[in-house]
Amino acid sequence: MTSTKESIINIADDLIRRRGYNAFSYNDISKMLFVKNAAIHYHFPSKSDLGVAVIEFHIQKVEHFIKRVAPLSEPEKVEEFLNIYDQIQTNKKVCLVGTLATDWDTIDEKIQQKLTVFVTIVGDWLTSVMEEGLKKGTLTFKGDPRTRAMLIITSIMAAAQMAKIMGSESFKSVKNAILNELNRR
Amino acid sequence: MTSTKESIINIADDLIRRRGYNAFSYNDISKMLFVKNAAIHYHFPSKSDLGVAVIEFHIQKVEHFIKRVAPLSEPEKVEEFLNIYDQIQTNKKVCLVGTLATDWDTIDEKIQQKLTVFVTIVGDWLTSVMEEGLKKGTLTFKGDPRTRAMLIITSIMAAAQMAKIMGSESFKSVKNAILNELNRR
DNA sequence: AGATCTACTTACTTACTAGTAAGTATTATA
DNA sequence: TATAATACTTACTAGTAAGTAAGTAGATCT
Repeated sequence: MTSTKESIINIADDLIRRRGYNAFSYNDISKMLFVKNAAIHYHFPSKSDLGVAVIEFHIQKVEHFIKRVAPLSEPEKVEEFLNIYDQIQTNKKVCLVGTLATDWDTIDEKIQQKLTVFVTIVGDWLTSVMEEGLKKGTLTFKGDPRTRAMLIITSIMAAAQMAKIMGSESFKSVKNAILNELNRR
Repeated sequence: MTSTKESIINIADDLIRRRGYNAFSYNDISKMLFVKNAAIHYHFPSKSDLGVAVIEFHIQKVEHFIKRVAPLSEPEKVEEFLNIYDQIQTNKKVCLVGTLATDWDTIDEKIQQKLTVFVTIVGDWLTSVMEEGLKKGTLTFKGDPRTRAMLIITSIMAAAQMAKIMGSESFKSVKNAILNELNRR
C-alpha cells in the first residue's frame, strides 16, 4: 500500500472518530495531505469505499490485539481491552462503533455490513474471554458470558462518549467499576 | 408556542436521533411541513438555535418524568427509566446524549452547554435514586451511587446504539442484565 | 525505445448547505 | 380604521459536498 493511501485511512479514521462520519469531507483530508480532492477519489472512488477501508483497518488492528493478549490471563485481557478505550478517551475521540451506530441510517450498506463483522469479532472474542474466566474461576459475574461481554462493551463505549460531555473523571470511574465488578469477591 | 414551531422541534428531534445532527438539514424539515426553508429560519434563525430548543424540549420531558415517577419505589424508578430507552430502541432511534456526544466537536458551544445541563439533571436524579435505594435496602450494588448511576446510563445508552447494529436482542439482554444486577441477591 | 501503469493535477459539474433581504397575507391591537 | 406584529413566501447568495473526465509527470515493463 502506498504511503498516501495509508495516510488517507489514518486521517479518515481520526476525523470519523473525532467529528463523525457526516462531518468530514474529502477536502478535509486533501488539505491535510497537501493534495487535491481528486487524489483521494483516485484511491477511494467513493466515501463509502473509504469508510469500508477504515473499518477493515480496525478489524486488522483488533485481530492483532487478540493475538497479542492471547497469552495473558482473563482479567488481564479485559484490562488490556479497556485500556484501548482509555487511549481513545485521552485523545478526545470516541470508538468507531459508537460514531457509526449513531450515523447508521445515513451510511452505505457496505459500511453497515463491515461494521457488523467488526462488532461480531470483538463480541465473540470478549465472550470467549468471559467463558474462560468463568470456567477457570478467574472472573466473577452474574448472567451468561455473552450478555456480560455486551455489557462491558456498551459501558466502556458510552463512557468514552460521556467523557466528551462530562470530562475524564466520569470515564475513569466507569472503567474502574467494570473492573471491580469482575474481580473475585 | 405555534403548532409549526412545535412541529419543527419534534421533527428535528426525530431527525437528530435517527440520522445525527450533521445529517439533517432545514430542507428536510421544510419538506415534511410543506413550508419553505426560510420559514424554519424565521422560528430558529440558526441551526444551533434549533439544536438548543431540542435539548430544552428534552429537559422539559425529563423533568416531567422525574415528577411522574416520584411516588414509585427505587427499583420501579430504574425500570421506568430503562423503559424510556426501550421505546427509543423500538423506534430505531438512539438517545440524544449519544448522538450529540459523537458529534461533540462539530456542535455549537450553546448546544454543548445545554447538553451538559441535561446530562447533569439525569445524572443527579439517578444518583439520588441509587442513594435512596442503598439506604432503604431496595437496591443492591457495589461502588458509590454516582458511579453506579453513570454505569447504568452509559450501558443503556450504548445498548440502544448497539441495537442498530446487532438488533433488538442485544438491547434486551443488556437491559435485563442491568436490572438483575440491582436486585437483592 | 515505446508502451503501459501509477499517482496524481486541473478543471469542472451537480446538488445541497446554512443563511438572508425584501415582500405579503392574515391577525391582533390602539 | 390605521398600525403593527405574526407567520410566512419568493428569490437569492456564498460556500461546500461528492464525484468525474481528461490530461500529465515519472517510474516500470517489454
